[in-house]
Amino acid sequence: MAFEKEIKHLFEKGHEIYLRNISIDCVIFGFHNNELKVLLLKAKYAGAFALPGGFILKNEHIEKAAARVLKERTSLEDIFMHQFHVFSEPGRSTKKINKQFIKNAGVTMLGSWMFERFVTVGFTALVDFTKVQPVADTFSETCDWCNVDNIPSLILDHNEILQKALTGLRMQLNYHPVGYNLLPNKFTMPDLQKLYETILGKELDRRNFQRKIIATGILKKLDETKKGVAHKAPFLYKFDIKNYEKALQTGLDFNL
Amino acid sequence: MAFEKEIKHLFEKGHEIYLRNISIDCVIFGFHNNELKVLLLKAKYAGAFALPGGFILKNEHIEKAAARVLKERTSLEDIFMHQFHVFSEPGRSTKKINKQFIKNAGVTMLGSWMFERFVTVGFTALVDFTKVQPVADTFSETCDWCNVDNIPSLILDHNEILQKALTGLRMQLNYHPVGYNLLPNKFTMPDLQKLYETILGKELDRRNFQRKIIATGILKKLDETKKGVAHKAPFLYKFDIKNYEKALQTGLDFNL
DNA sequence: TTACATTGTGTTATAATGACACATAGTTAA
DNA sequence: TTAACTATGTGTCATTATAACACAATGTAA
Repeated sequence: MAFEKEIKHLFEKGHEIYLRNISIDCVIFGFHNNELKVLLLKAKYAGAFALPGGFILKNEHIEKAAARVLKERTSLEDIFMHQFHVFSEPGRSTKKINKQFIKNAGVTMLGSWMFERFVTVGFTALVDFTKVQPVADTFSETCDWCNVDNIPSLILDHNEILQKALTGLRMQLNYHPVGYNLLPNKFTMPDLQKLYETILGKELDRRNFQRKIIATGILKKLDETKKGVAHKAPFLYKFDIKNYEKALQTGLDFNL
Repeated sequence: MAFEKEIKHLFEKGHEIYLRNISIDCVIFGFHNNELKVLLLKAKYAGAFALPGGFILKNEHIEKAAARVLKERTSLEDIFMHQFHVFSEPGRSTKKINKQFIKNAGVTMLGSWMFERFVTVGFTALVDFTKVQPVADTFSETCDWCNVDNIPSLILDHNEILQKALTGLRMQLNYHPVGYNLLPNKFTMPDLQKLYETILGKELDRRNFQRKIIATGILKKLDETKKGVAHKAPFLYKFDIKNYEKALQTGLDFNL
């Protein structure tokens, strides 16, 4: 379906299949080159960037809707996702809408459900960067990773949503399987440390970090070192999933 | 307005003033006689208990809606509230509805917005038990405190909501002003310890507890002891609000 | 005035933490 | 080939935090 036709359909018929007044937005985190990244869409015409989002089907669990959005952008399934906040500022979804953008698409129905107020539920997803080929949706030109230290101005209140997701990520570091989801299956101790340093925004002592994280018992050291690296080759590790999940239930007693 | 008339109006005209498909439910915690309690309504006719809840006005912030519900039941304002989870199981709000209950009220409009699916946002409130005189709403016979260890069967998924609020309360103990909101202005060290023991569900060493909480600097010891108690009179304390709020920002480094 | 329960304030052995040193392995440049 | 360089692997030690515990002080009730 062409972009214009699809957006017209959404505005005119969307309320027949989606819940009213509710949307979801996804902050999808990845980690690459020692940098924390999020997936951003570049909206057509509007020219601005946005978080991937969507609506909830009339008979769909909200977590399922979030998983659907994630799958559409990344092709990933069965990924750990977590709702972190509801954003409900009256006017958050109406006051900043680019009317010209809508007009361009040939939407004439100004009484559309899409012009009503939306309360949005923010979700975070933690994904393995190396497994993702971002895919844009019909309404967007591109879908790409963006360094969290270099986020452009986003539509609506998406900057605020992203900010809240980031602080939430830090706070929940000991209660969510952050490392397990953001790193590849096999990784090195420096990789893991860089991830923690990036999320926490501070440097950690290499030796103390190793001692503490080993003590949690969530890692399995492999008889294998990383290949093709400069200098001394670091050992590879895997997560011990059983121990990891058990540890997360009470919280990773892990002060850094 | 009579109960029947009011409920008829809500079913037939509610969608003109409220957002569709969204509601809020409030888990209002209090602490009394060394027991953690929540406010429960007893619904008319239905005979079952329920959490206080409500809908969101078309131009109302969701946090404001929660504050409004809290004020209607407790007359309290400016109370610390916190959204903790969105419950969206399809069918959570429709499958368990007592049709007879609706019929009794004279509602004939079966296409009402009230029969649509609702996604609900759970809020917790922490209030000073001694300052509250619970007030029932038009749809309820009573509104009373109920010990969290003795919760009856609740309507819809309210048992699940309450459970999630409780675990959330435990997890966030070091990040929310739990003590400050649940205790009276002046309190004793044993009072505070009992509160922590109740929420955490385990006993704590009296002397270690005191040492640690004093070390956080969030308390001000008064030159005053509790009157009219058996045995040795314990000192009274107040919270040092400035230090408390500062400490909460980074988390109360307070392992028990 | 004595027994009792509860609070106030220690002490001590053990464990966790932060700061730091040196050996090891692999790359790079002479 | 070898020396310089850089990042990793592992260990030490002084300091601090923690859990477990003892005893004196205070007010009630018999």
